[in-house]
Amino acid sequence: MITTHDIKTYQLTADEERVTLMMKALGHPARMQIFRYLSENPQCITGDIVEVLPLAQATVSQHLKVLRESGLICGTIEGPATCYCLCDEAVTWFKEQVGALI
Amino acid sequence: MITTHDIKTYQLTADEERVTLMMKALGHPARMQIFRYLSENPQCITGDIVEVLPLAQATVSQHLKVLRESGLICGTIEGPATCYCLCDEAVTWFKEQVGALI
DNA sequence: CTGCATTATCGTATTTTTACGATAAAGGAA
DNA sequence: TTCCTTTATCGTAAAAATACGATAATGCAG
Repeated sequence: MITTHDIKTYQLTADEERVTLMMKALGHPARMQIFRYLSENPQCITGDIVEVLPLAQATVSQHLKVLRESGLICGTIEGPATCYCLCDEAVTWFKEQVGALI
Repeated sequence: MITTHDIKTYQLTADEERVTLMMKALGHPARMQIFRYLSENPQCITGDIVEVLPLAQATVSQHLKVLRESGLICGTIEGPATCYCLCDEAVTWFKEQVGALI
């Protein structure tokens, strides 16, 4: 039943939710570092990132998962290793969305 | 003592750290909603935002603090209330930084 | 002054995130 | 096959974030 007291919640659109998720993914120093490293070293392996961060392998793997789930990066299995790279379309889309904020 | 095994950590610059903090601030649905509300309703009061979100006043106040500390919004005391608005310079700077990613 | 309205902060419970060691899974080399 | 390398996942401990009610603190009206 609809009353005059219904709360007009400021809902986010699906796009805004996706942007929020990407923001959250990049809103952690370690993940921002990974993102930047990938932007400077395309096509690198998990081990490369582990070497460069002061974190355990399991932790880096977890951060990579968050970035993967946000869509900003993607990893393809390359033999026994996993090759990670930025997802260019997603990054471009993200930048467009942020540019359109306001 | 310095050895050849020193870890070359991928440090973030001060700017990148600030961007990361802003990303974190916007990486929560409630805060993204507040941000969007402020972009559509400049110069509004805490109570206005509380009315629009399905959250308690204390919680909204806490989210406003996070946004304030990120620099994206600023609040000025207006009588017994606080008037919030987006910090245009910070938002512009943030968008530039994101646009320059990669 | 007293009361009302507005908002920040405090204290706290719950949930989520973060980080790590240990383990599993999977590919390649010998 | 047996090793070695590489990485994801599991289990878990510690830290941080989230949400709320209760309580200040502040300004204004009467």
